[in-house]
Amino acid sequence: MIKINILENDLDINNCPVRKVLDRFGDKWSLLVLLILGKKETLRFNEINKEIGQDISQKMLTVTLRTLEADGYLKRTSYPEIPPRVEYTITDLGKSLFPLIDNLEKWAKVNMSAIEKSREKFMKS
Amino acid sequence: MIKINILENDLDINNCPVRKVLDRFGDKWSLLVLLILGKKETLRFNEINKEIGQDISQKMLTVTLRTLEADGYLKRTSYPEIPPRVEYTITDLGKSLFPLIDNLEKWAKVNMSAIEKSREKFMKS
DNA sequence: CAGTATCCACCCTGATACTG
DNA sequence: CAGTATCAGGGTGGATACTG
Repeated sequence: MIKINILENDLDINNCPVRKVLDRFGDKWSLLVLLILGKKETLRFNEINKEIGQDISQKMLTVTLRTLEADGYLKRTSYPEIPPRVEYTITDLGKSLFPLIDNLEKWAKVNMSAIEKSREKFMKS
Repeated sequence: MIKINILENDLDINNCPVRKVLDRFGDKWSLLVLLILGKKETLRFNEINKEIGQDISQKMLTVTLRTLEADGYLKRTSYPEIPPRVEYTITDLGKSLFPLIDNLEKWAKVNMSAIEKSREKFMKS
């Protein structure tokens, strides 16, 4: 149990709200899937797969979608047809993340070159 | 090489600015160390260690500090005394992250209960 | 089409011991 | 004090084969 003082509150790292969010988007694919669904609203499994490219395995796409669904960032709708059809739609909760992501992106674009220069300098020392 | 369309641009996931940021803070300790240094400005190695608690190993604290230093989020100053003294100070770049973290925290506090309810509901189904 | 199931490799992390 | 070196375990992610 980690106890620290952050921003004037005693926080347990396992209950830290920021960590709880980042734990879901620190993984390899969640953010990507969300952004893709943000653009298209609704997509089928294979459509998401193609949008990402062949670099994601079916397994990881399934795992990622299930996690995002569990948290309520997207909705999964299965149509009992043959062949099966499953649609994934972003929710309002999912959409509400986009301003945060935008901010991250803007910050990154402004500061990334400084960070990369810092890394290079650090390597050489 | 992953090619996707996000936000009207062709993005390679490895060059995605958001991922580049999150890759650094998706880890277990970086954010914590930054926030601690944000409060105190300057701290010694063992002071950071105590602030976090005994849950972080010396090794991981070292690794985390080195990474943050490499990116330019903090500055490391070593005083060649015996016993040695090393001070870590947050930089302006490091400080510039705090508004983003604040936003994440606010978002998390607003939405976390909904997310947790969603998770519980998902478990039962 | 939209998955599961299984196995495997790697990397992150921690524990421990040692050092300038 | 502030590390480094080494080893070990677990979990994430990937490859492949199979299925309702």
